[in-house]
Amino acid sequence: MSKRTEKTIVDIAEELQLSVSTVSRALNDHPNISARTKERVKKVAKKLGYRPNALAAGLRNNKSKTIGLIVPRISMFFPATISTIIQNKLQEFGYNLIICQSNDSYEQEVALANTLYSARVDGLVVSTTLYTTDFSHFDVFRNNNIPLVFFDRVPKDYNVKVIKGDDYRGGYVATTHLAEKGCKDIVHISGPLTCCLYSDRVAGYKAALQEQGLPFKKSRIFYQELTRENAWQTCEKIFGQQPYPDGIFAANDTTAITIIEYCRKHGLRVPEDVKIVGYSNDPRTEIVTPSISSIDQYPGMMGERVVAVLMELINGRQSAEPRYSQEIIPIQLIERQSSAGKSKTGKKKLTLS
Amino acid sequence: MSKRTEKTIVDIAEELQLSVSTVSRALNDHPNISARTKERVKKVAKKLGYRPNALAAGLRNNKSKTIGLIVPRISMFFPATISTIIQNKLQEFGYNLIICQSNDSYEQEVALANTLYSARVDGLVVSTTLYTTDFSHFDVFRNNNIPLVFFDRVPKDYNVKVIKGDDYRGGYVATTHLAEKGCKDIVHISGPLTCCLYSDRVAGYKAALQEQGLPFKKSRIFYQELTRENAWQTCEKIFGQQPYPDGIFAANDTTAITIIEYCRKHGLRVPEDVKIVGYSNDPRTEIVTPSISSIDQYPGMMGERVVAVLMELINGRQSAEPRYSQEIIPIQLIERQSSAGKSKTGKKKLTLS
DNA sequence: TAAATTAATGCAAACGTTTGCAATAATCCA
DNA sequence: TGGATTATTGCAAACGTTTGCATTAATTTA
Repeated sequence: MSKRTEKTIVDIAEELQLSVSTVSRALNDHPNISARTKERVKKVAKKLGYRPNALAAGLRNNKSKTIGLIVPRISMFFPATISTIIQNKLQEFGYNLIICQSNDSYEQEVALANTLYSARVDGLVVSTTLYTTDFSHFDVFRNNNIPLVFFDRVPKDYNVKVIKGDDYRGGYVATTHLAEKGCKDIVHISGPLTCCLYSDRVAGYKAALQEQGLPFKKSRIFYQELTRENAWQTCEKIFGQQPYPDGIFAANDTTAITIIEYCRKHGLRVPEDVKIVGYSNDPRTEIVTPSISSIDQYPGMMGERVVAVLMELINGRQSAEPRYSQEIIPIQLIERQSSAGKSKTGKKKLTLS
Repeated sequence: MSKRTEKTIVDIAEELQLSVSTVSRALNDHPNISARTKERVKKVAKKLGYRPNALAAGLRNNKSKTIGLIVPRISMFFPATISTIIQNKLQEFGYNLIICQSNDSYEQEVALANTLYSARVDGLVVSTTLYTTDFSHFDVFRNNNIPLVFFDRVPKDYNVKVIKGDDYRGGYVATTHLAEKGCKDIVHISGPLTCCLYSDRVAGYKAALQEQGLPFKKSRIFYQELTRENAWQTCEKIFGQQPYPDGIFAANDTTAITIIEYCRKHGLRVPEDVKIVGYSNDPRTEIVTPSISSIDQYPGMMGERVVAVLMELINGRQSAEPRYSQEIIPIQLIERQSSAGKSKTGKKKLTLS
């Protein structure tokens, strides 16, 4: 029965008594082909329901018109937002995007890098695992001059194009803000230090403390994977013994939200007893009560820069370009109730008009 | 300089003085190849840094080991969760996933279907646009026996594999719940009726009203794209004139959350003055105050069924299988504060242990 | 009108695999 | 020990495109 249903350019060629090369060129609007021929070819192509085979073209051209993306997980606000932007932007350039999630597993990340290479993606965009410290699985891309861009969670000491947030500044601004609101004992809940993101924020936190004349105590930083469960446990640790901190800078919003819930449950008033600042400006920070101050990372800008750099790399003179460069996207503190001064109720920015 | 850096199986063959066929078979663990040869081949492959070219293999085999996914947007909770599950599950089966978002634009959906076909995906999974009523852009897949599975937002009158939530029941359960809690005047904020999802929920809503002996009024249903902005406007309409409803069934959680915000701003007490039920059990419903009752759609189950059906289609005797079948995933009402009875405070389900 | 130029089309190889079939090498059995 | 069986390996075509170069057709020029 239906053995060979797929139409190819040779079917078109036969039908029109043309050579396949002419058909191919006609479909690609090659200047050497007469207008009449192009028209005839396209008409028959439509009639036969011809669909180009991207695999064949990709094999021949050595390019797949496909970009790979590896992120920890697409269900988290920040990577999800960026993925969306990257996807939509790439579409404009005629590129497909293969979105993959490493689930924060190093092994999966390695496996994904390999399959994406095998798929001969024309470029790779990565935000690494929390635990990736060896980046050699990306060597294939570097060595074969396949555009490689890292964002947000970027490598240390690995020469590639990097687009990251200003995490040092983020940590600094958040901490300074808490201090200015009167906090004297500021706890920081950080992610694992293997991830440069967090070490930068910690550095900003320390710098701010010093500048504010507040003592830095090692015991006032907690390092953990920033999940809901861990946040809750850490709260139990923090509020398990006196003295309680009067400010908490959480390195992500899930943690900040969980702190709010913990405080509510245990009768701690936010911001009166303890002030809180989160990170990423996840929309959830706005709907929780009290709403949470957070550091906005301009995901839109970051996503657009990622695509821009990638396209430059793909189209540009790749040998000329420096293989390494670092671009820093600014951050901005969004003040909400959770860190409002004791006197005022704090201004609530409503996104609705 | 670095002209031809990519190693192929012919490089391996040359190095070992073997034929390419032997090398190919060795790499694929073909039984006819001696253990010794396999070992030698694999060793040299590793040494040379050989990476299989999936494009070439795909072209030859007429299969790409890649699945396409089209969803409205991956930044929404429900599609995001399902995408994650599908991705991770497919990975186990050795399939790649190309995630694409239509941004709820029919034109984009059509374009995506075409490119994914060109990419020769081995299967396509779709949750359609709100406005897709013509499904002919998927004909190529049907006609060429490429597994095609729809979920959540599924077509009407288009013979394919369908996995959907029990939206009729969802509408019914939500409405009945509100009625049982004492609501006499229940407004329903629905999505556009072009999407079967919403028409089913509306049907459930009507059925419940009737069963509860409550009158159905056309003016008590609002049809709109379920965005934050629209929700706010609709609130202004609803509470712009008396009588106020005492219950609102919102067809998604973004809407439900916005209603809460509106009520808070305007001094309406939830659940005392008006009770609210949302849809999808978005995690945000849990962190907002008051927390929002919602209909859980078991995204995990749905995602797993999607992949299961897809794999059956890919591996199974596809001619035997009926091309059409519909599977319905159950729903469950999660009761929270927003619909608690006047006397009780309502039980709050905390996910934390 | 013939030679020269330009426009349009065709030939055939190449991209890197896989696989049916043929061929060879190794092993077995009587 | 020789024929038969089995275990390995190789040949060559095929998958559907694209493209450099050669060829033919159409047009221009002298």
